[in-house]
Formats: sequence, C-alpha cells, structure tokens
Amino acid sequence: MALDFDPIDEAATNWRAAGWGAVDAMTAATSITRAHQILSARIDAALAPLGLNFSRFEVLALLSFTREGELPLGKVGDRLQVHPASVTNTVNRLEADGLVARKPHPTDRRTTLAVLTASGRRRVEAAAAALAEIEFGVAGLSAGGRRSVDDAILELRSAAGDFS
Amino acid sequence: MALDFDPIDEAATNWRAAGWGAVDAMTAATSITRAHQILSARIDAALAPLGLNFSRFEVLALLSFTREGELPLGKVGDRLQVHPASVTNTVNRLEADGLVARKPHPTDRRTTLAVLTASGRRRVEAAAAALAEIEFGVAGLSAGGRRSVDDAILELRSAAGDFS
DNA sequence: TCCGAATACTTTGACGTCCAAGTATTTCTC
DNA sequence: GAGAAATACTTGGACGTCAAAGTATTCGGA
Repeated sequence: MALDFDPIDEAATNWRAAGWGAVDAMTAATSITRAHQILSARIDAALAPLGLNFSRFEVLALLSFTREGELPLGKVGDRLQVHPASVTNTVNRLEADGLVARKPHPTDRRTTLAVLTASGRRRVEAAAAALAEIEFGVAGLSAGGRRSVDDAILELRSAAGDFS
Repeated sequence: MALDFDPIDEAATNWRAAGWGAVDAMTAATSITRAHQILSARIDAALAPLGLNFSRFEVLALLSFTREGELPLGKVGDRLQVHPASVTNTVNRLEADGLVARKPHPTDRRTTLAVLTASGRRRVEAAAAALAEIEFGVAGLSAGGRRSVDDAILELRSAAGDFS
C-alpha cells in the first residue's frame, strides 16, 4: 500500500526529465490534491458514525451560526461555494434525517429557507466535537505548517476572487 | 457570486464564538478543501478541450514516464492513490478514446497492463503543455507560497504514511 | 501436491458534484 | 403596467469515487 518513496517527488523528477515545465506549480497542485484526499477521508470517517459527511456538516454548522438557525438555500451555496444542485441534494438528505426543515421565505416566494431543527442542532454539536477530536484530519501538521497553509492559500483564494 | 468577506475567516470567528475548539485545525482543513476546489475547476477546464480530466491525465502521464509506456493497473492505483475500481473506470474511458490499450501480463494472468498508444502519447504531451500554460491552477501563488505548501503538506503526507 | 489464503481486476450499487434545462417568481425597463 | 431579464430552486443526466462482492489466478504452508 504505502510506497517506499515520495510519489510527488518522483513525479517532479519525471516531469523535469520530460522537459514539461512548471514543475513547482505541478508539485504544489499535486500536494494540495493529495492533502485534500487525506483530509477528506479522515473527516468523512469521523462523521460517518453520526450519519453525516463534510458537506452535510458544513450546512448544519452554517445554519447554527445564524441568529435564527435558518438561511435561504442560495445563501448556503454562496457561502459554501457549492453548486445550487448540490445544495438541493444535501438539504434533501438532511431533511430526510430530520436535521433541517424547509420553510417558505416570508416575503419572496421564489426562496426556500433551510431551518435547523432541534435534532440538527444536537447533531452538529456532536459532529463539531468529533472533528475537534481528530483535529480536522490535520494532526501531523505543526502549528507553523497550518499557518503557512492558511497564508499561502489565502493568496490563492484572493487571486481567484473568492472574496474582495 | 463573490463575497465581500473571507468566508474562512468568518467561519473561524463563528467557531470561536460557539466554543467549538480546534480553530486553527479547522481553518487549515477548510483552506485546503477550498484550494482543491479552485485547482480542480481550473485544471479540468484546461483539460476539457483535450477530452481529458485530471484523473485521466495522471494515468497517461504515469505511463509516459515508464520505459515501455505500460504498467499493471494495480501499480497505477498504488502510485496515484486511487481505488482499483476507479482505475478500471478511468482506463475504460482512455481505452474507448484509443489513448491506452489493455494487454495481458506476460507471466501473471491475473494482471492486466495498461499500454500507452501513440495517440495517447501525443495527447499527454499536449495536455502537459496546457497545464504548464495555466500553471496547474496555482497562478496567484508566489514561489514562496508554493514551497510553503509543499513543505507543510509533506509533513502531513508523511505523518499519514503516504510513503516511508 | 493440494487446498486455503492472498492477489488482481471487474461489476454493481450508493453517493456526491456539476451542467443544462425547466418552472416559478420577482425585478427592471421602457 | 406589460414584457423581458434576472433570480431561486429543482430535476434529470453524465461522470467520478468508493465499498463490497464476484471471478480468476497465483502463492504458500501442511
């Protein structure tokens, strides 16, 4: 399973040998991709016993941070940077589990609100504790490493127009 | 679409206010997740005109780096850290496009080799150029930022037992 | 040598994500 | 104030990933 060499380092060597260029960009991109695979697997494993995955957790957490525990589906998508169809799907599952409910918007009938239920609030508290317990999968990353990652990726997100 | 605040910074504030702990771990994990979303979208967009996505490209690139341009499917999965079923699926698509061919292993009849075709080799060259052109989506990340990311994630991958 | 365990790949099914198209409602413009 | 454009969400389809089970083949110990 585990290799006896660093596959990213190996890729960089091959890349250079092939004369393909942008080697440092390739390694950065590949590192991020692999880090995401690792975190995603750990986080989903920690949430699975609670019947959640990271997407569902994110929606619950977002709702729990609002004053009323509710938010239009479109806002959820904007904040979490996911496609509207994904929000619909995620909220469907949360609703089926009784963790959120759909409610019509009081003044705009195009809009649907997702509302956190009491059960949903309990669940998201438990999930937050479970994620804190495993340090969001980044155990193994030093405090300095975490800051470096945050800072570097802030550059990237900023350049990508994530916010202004 | 774009927000007028940093959603990760906002999340950190909310997280603290809720008393949920592991805030630095949360921001690091969320940053990596978001970075992956951004890169993935850019890379797939650059490869789409060539009829590839990143998974398919990775397989072609891996094969192109071998002496004979061929590798058992299991090795491909090990190197790229993906599930055997995903390798089967990816190779099916590449085969349908004539970019790789399946060939029996000369001595072990359990094993199937994926072989790069001439068309596949041309395609992977073009794809590598396209990816170098967009700097693998990490344009916007400084040289120092790229190194920080590589180094920090190396810690993480090493602790996760990616290699030894 | 022979049989159980391990290995290699494929198949099936559950999920998640996106895009494109469809429906409903609101806002903008003349 | 009427029609076009924008907004909000849902639906259906394509594709990717993984887990579990199935088939074929090879390895390894008694």
